[in-house]
Amino acid sequence: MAERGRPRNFDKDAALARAMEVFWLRGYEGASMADLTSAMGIASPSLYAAFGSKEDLFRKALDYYVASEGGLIWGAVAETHTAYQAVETFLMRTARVFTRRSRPPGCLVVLSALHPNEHSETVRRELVQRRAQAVTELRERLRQGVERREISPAADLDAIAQYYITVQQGMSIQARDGATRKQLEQIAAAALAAWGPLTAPTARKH
Amino acid sequence: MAERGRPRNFDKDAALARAMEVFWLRGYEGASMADLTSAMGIASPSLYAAFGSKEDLFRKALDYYVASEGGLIWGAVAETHTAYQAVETFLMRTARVFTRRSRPPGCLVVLSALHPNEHSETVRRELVQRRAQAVTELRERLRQGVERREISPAADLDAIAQYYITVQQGMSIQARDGATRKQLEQIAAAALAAWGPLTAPTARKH
DNA sequence: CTAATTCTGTGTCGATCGTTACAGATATAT
DNA sequence: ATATATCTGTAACGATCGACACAGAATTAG
Repeated sequence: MAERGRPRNFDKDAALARAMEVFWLRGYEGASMADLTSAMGIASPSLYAAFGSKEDLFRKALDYYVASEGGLIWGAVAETHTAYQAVETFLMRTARVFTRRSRPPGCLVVLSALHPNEHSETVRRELVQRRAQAVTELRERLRQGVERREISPAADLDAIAQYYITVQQGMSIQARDGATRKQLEQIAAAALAAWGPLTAPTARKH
Repeated sequence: MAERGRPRNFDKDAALARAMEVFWLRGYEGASMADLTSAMGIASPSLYAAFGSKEDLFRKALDYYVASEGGLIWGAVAETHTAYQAVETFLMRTARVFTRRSRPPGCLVVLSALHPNEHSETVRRELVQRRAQAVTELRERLRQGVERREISPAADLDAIAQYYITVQQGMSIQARDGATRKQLEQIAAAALAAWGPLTAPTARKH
């Protein structure tokens, strides 16, 4: 049973996916309505009728991104059997996902709105929260590693989780600067070299 | 002997320092001429007469930033005696410089223009080059460490340098998200935990 | 003094920003 | 068929963008 009135002339999900790519490439402020409507193949009144406003559209594109692109990383992390494999998978998947051809390099959540601005402050705060949530999720995964005796109970899980998230955020910028997949994998491998010292019973100093 | 014509009514260097802070906080695109003239205490024709254009002003602010703020980090790095101390100083100074009160958090070079854009493409490319140069400088410092037998000749200096620069870039985002100095220091310490495995004669796997 | 030069402040340029008024088109409900 | 509802495209809104024309003010050169 269809809705009343003239039916929509475009695929809403497909248009949202296009919008996500524009925000991903250009950032929240950098993506103009002209960019968005052009990529989505619709006129601005259709966009406003379907998605509300630019900010509402970004929020929906963000959810779409977290579900699809984020799932490529965190879905694989969820299938690992040890805490080390979880972090290794997290970083190595990141290296792959950040360097796919015909996708913007780096992460939408990290890059979209880094500067405080009157017009994007609520969006920026949402992204800050999303980034903080990534630390929380990774720390929870590490906590399971402590339970399973893979990580020393003396390890500072907050610091370890924040460290690996920081590396991933740096990888977003490296990807934006044109780093190859191999280079990102080398960065990931270097970051993983800290795992032993960070999780061993007695933290060794240099 | 003074110049001909009406003398300038403001301190050019002080105005440049103000402009630098605005670009630092808001980014290149995010800093409007109204923001800049307001912070610099001058009208836009004075700005154009003294600095050329917004892009020229940014370029001068960038040089100013690299010399002053960048010097706080690299100056201290230059005074270290071992490669490890150099990297340690690099990251620990970063933690301090990125979290000073009444200064924008994070790094201007990293954050100012991450998204490709018609109006900021040349600026963006300049920043990409500056970031690449940081890798080169750090790698050169590591090369000295190899000469002095502090680092194994088998170590991958490109990967190590790019890794530590990546960590610093991630710290820019963490700082923007409100990370404390202590948190950044913990991230730096975690990154330094990889030093042993990365530079030892036989790279150990987990 | 006059002429030449350079800076300052007001005001405004065309372009673009996000957003929406409006009329016509296309569907369902009765 | 008529009424109602929703979407589409054109066209335009006020606000802001970076940049500058212009006239007056302030200095030096001769």
